[in-house]
Amino acid sequence: MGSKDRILRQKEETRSNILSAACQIVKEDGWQGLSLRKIADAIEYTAPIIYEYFDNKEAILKELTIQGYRLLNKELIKAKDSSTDPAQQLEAMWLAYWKFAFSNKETYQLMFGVEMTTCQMGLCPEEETPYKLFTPLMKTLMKDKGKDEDILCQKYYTYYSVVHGLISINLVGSGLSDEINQQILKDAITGITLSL
Amino acid sequence: MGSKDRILRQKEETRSNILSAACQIVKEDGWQGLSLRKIADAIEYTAPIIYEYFDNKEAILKELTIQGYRLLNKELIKAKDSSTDPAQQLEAMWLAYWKFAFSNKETYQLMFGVEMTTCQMGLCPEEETPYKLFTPLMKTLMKDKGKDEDILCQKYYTYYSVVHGLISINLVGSGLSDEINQQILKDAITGITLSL
DNA sequence: TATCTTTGTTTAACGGTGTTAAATAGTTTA
DNA sequence: TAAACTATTTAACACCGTTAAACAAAGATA
Repeated sequence: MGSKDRILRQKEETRSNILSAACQIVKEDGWQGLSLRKIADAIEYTAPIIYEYFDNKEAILKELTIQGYRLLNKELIKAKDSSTDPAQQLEAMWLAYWKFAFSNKETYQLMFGVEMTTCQMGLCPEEETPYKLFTPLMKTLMKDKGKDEDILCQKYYTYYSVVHGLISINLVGSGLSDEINQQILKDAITGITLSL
Repeated sequence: MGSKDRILRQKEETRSNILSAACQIVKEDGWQGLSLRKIADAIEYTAPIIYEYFDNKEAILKELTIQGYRLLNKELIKAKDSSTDPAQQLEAMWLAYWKFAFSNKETYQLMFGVEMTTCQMGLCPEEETPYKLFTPLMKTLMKDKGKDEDILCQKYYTYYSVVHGLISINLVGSGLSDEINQQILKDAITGITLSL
């Protein structure tokens, strides 16, 4: 019964077609512009068929969010591997984070709720949160204070706040100049790193 | 012809009724839950009447945003007047900013695009931007470097990034503990202030 | 092979949205 | 009193997410 296989592959394919169609539409018209009927149009079906593959519209966004986290993670790891010095690794990773946000604006908005409703930090796969990628490096830099989980958390969120805040400002408003962004970013990162 | 006056006053009142009804609904059901028909219901009219007072739904949100900026400004000035020492003033103002965000979550979301679409930084009345409130103080603290407008701008956005970023994280996710928030906030603010 | 069952897909509909045009009621002016 | 104007509503349009019923195609069963 190889036909069963083929049919399963086809189903898997339309499912992924729905996702990439959604992704495409969002890139063109923004999250506000996404509708089930548009997706259906793109994949050359009618709207209700989508419910064979997803519970509802939100489930589609959820899936895209998860894909986003996966990609972000890959980029962060790649950045980490670009050096062996913890301070340099941290900087490279935050810069990669920055780059990810602007290479995938819409996805980032979905993931972190800038201009969007769905935002689901909780969707990040448990075992590979950015937090778990960053903190070990920070720990090695902190040495003495490294034992205190509270301070670690606090410092992580200080990094996170400034980077995410700067991203939000750029994503939502008219944006600052590239030089100033870069200046603030590196300045803040090294500042926090030194304060560890 | 006092009736003309009365009628004008009435129109002004329904206009403001629309705004406060919108505000109320938003506080109860979030921005997603706001609809013209709900507003109309609240003010005991039918939906199309709203178009006599506002161009469209977006115009209502715009107005609320502007009101938000006005209130924020008042709070910032009040905070500034609580001290004469620039460093203390800066801290008090950023803390006031923080407090404003959480006392007016929905409005803040509208103003700065956390979880919302309308966000319009450009709506801040030109002559009373937070920027113009913060930078003079920073200038006095910077003394020598104070002349360089670029560095001033950069430092302002460093403040802004970390505060807004931290707010976003709290507004959008499940939120950190109050102590950690307070710790990060004050830590970051004094850190940046010292770096001036 | 003929019937039954299952699966994939579409059509039609519901209640909701923002928005517009036409109809109506109420008030002011000539 | 008649005409003009203004306030307000009714009805409609095109869209939205979602659901239930109808239908077509395929597979399994007898």
